[in-house]
Amino acid sequence: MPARARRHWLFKSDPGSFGWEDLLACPGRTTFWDGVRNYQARNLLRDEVRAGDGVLFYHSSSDPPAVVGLAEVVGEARTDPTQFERGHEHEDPGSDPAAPRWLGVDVRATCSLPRPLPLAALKAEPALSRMLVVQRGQRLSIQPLTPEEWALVLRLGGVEAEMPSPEERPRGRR
DNA sequence: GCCAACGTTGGC
DNA sequence: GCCAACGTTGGC
Repeated sequence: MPARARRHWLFKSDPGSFGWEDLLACPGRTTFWDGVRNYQARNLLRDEVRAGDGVLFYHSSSDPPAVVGLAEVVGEARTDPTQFERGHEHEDPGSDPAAPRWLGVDVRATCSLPRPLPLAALKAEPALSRMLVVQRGQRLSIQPLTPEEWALVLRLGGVEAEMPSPEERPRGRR
């Protein structure tokens, strides 16, 4: 079976609820990406997003909105338990535990962008004009990217290699 | 199945 | 704070 090509995504997050710094502070710089409550995004998690895929971490509703970091998908999508938590803001009483409606996935921070890329900078690049995030009214929280878009965003963001910078590297190795 | 009303997202 | 765009709901 041929290996599946690595794919690339943009994940939106409102830093008022969970931002890049929060991800860096998580154990293993990894968190379960929950709260997706949109069928199109859910279908991407279920059908397209795979372990090892690249993720642009995007701050929405911030000033300015911007791509601020890189992450990678860890493991496969799995049931989002918050849909069944009584009183949770993401509870979905209509979801059947025998056939859960909503999924989440683990993501691990890879590196901060040396130059965070504001939305305006993305819009200024003709080669990025097809990215969903620059489209007016686009609300999808998990968006596919082409390999070319991924590479260009990394170049514009000053990423030379997808590695944690020395000050971000986890301790306790070597 | 249509579509108006509504709630939410998210840039500005 | 405003409001355009969008997705969902629910009456019919």
